[in-house]
Amino acid sequence: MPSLTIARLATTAGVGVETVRFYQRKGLMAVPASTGAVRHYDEADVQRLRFIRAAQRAGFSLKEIAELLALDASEDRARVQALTRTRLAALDAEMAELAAAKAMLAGLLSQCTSGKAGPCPIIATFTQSGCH
Amino acid sequence: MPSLTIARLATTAGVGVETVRFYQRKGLMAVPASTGAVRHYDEADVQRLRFIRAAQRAGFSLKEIAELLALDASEDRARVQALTRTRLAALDAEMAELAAAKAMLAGLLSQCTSGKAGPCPIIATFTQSGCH
DNA sequence: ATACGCTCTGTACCGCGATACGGAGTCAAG
DNA sequence: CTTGACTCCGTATCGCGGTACAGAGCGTAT
Repeated sequence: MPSLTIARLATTAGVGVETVRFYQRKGLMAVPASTGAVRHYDEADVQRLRFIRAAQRAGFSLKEIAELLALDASEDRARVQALTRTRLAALDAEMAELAAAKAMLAGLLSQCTSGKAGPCPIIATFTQSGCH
Repeated sequence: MPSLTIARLATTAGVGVETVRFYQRKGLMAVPASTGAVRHYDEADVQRLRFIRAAQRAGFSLKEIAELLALDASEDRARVQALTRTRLAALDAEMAELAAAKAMLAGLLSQCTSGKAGPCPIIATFTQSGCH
């Protein structure tokens, strides 16, 4: 059985040792009740860390991830789906915001590049209220 | 001339009083050297606050916004354009991340919804490394 | 057996963007 | 001229996601 130290666990999962301990404090991972004074970790712990990173990439907060992990045990699919739908809606909103910001910046950049002297229109446009 | 108290300035610009003071401390706004003990603000201050909010919506950090505001005075268009291009690239990267996360979550949600009992595939998929 | 490196525990600190609060001063209406 | 609302100023606190570090313990290679 693969028994890892915390450092090997961390590097295997691509996080820092301090981050592992941080997640333990936050209740995202159990602290293994180990033989002696040094804890040992296994593949399940690596998986758990990978889960956390993947869920973070999907925009879940650590608090939400903690809930997802708890739900994993209770098999409450409805709740998992609800959280996922909420996150999807938030992603849509975030994408719309980014798209609007991008369109604005792109337009301004071309204006500013083509213009001559004087104050850059980017600044001026931000200052006028109807900028998005 | 419209002379506003800090509270009226804040509500006009849609921020909190404490936020105005916070921006002053951060150097984003000058503290007006006022007559007597109570400061007075005008339309230019409202514009400046609006600028800050607009630039924030475009994803600039307060530090970057401070630089943009400084550049507004110096009319360094090249630098403004550089900052804008950097921000545009960052926006593209963020949008790509969000799109990937959204695609993954949407796929998982349909799987999880259509499935029967047992552990939700959403959790399982996160746990397997190749999740996006 | 001892030196070295890793681990454990606790606490402090970081950056970001605010937000809260206490105590004193000021201003305008009643 | 008092009362109540607002202002000023400094400092503390918050939430988030970590990161750092000190001091003590353990474990293994030499």
